Amino acid sequence: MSAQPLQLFDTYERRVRPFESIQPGRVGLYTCGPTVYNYAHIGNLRTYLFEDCLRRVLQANGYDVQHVMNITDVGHLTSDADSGDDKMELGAKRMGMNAWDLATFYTEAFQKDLSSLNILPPSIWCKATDHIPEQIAFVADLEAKGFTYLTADGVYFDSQKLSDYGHLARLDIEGLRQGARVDPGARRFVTDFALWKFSSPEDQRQMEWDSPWGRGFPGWHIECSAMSAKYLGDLFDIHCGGEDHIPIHHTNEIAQTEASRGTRLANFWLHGYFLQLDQAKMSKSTGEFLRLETLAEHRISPLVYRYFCMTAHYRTQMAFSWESLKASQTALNRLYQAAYDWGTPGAPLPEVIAAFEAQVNDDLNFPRALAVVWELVKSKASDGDKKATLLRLDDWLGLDIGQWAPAELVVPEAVQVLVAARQQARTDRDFSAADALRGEIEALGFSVEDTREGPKIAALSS
RNA sequence: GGCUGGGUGGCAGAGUGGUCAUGCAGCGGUCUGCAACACCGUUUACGCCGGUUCGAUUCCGACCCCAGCCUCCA
Repeated sequence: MSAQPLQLFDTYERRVRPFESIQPGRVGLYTCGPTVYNYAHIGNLRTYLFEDCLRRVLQANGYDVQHVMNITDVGHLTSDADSGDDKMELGAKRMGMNAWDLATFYTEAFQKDLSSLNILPPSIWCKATDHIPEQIAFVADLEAKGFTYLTADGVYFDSQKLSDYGHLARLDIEGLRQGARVDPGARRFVTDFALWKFSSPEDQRQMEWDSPWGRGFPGWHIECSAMSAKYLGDLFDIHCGGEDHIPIHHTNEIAQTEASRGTRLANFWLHGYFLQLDQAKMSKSTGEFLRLETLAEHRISPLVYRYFCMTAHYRTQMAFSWESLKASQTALNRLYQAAYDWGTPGAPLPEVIAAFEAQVNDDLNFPRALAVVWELVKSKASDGDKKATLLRLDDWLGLDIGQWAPAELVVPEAVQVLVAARQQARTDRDFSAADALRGEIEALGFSVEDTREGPKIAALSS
């Protein structure tokens, strides 16, 4: 059925290879979710859009996708040196809320963003704070197997006990040692990391739990290993996240799971690359912090951003500019208008669908797939068949093409009178009067275009 | 500094050892009273220097530049 079998780039092996699920017909997919201490910016959202494209492609290939996304609502420190403040506690102070309410607030904001981008919700949402016992059990297992050591401030993972630690990122351990500029703190080795942190005696935490080692909270990485094992098993099909997770977060998840379960956690590791703003990644601490709401202030809809992201391959860094975003807005509007004008759907064109599918099955080449869409738009096929085909392709694109309609326009009586007067002037071939009337119409905020069906009125933008 | 990845036309962004990406913008044309829309056509490219090759943007090496990670980050 598929034009071309699905193949994906696996960061672990650093190559594109054919995708086969571990169990026939089923795919276990784990995507690293947000730390809910602030809003998501559009750079964050690019990664979730990539994961949604993956999800849709898997489903189109006939897989039943069990999709798990975590919500990190505790334990993510402001420094990976395992020091610094907990982001949640810090965010709570900033907002004047307690940490639990803060988590709920930003979780809901995040889910709203995903929904407005037509990102399919995961089968399972899981919060770190709902899985403390699972995380403690995981750490206890690592301890029993001799992969941990205890310090004054927590339980640490002994990364030197694993011979291939850092393989995912091709880490140069010696180079890291030399380049390390951070205070190693209580860690014995640069690449060791916290599994469980003790609460500081002088600082009362809002989020803390008892454990066999003392009162405290889980390290950041352990939640993903513990929760993915619970919902998807010790080895599942695909694990995704942003490119920044390759060297630390995912490297450490693999280390924990290898030590405890003897697997590499996921069969495929896929990573979304950054959106660049002014030659740097979009950051929460420097530069502009652009949200979907910011785009809305510029009258750019979330689906325009979705289209924009699909014009670049997920595995390349993409430059953001308002100019290129506007280009996507123009293109998408033309696509919507064309599909709308095509009228009633006819029969889908199998060769176009096959050509499209061949592209998306080739490591999610959505830019190339969009080229197929535009070839369809310009093709000689009948309008009805084009429409039916495009609606089918929207299963992958997620652009709500079938639901689009021109904006309902409320035209004031005064404008309608002027338009009618202008039509009369044109009929009388009094063009200077007609142009004057057009000026009056524009002064009231409307444009008028002459078409075969008569004058077409639209609201002037800005 | 180390490691990983990347440098394509005005912008964004695919791809390939020798023929087209695609979108937006620009230009020319058709249409229009004039416009706009739409449609048709179309210009400009592969960081730099060597090497391999009949031929390299595509393969190899050096260099320059950019990004990611080593400090929170999708």
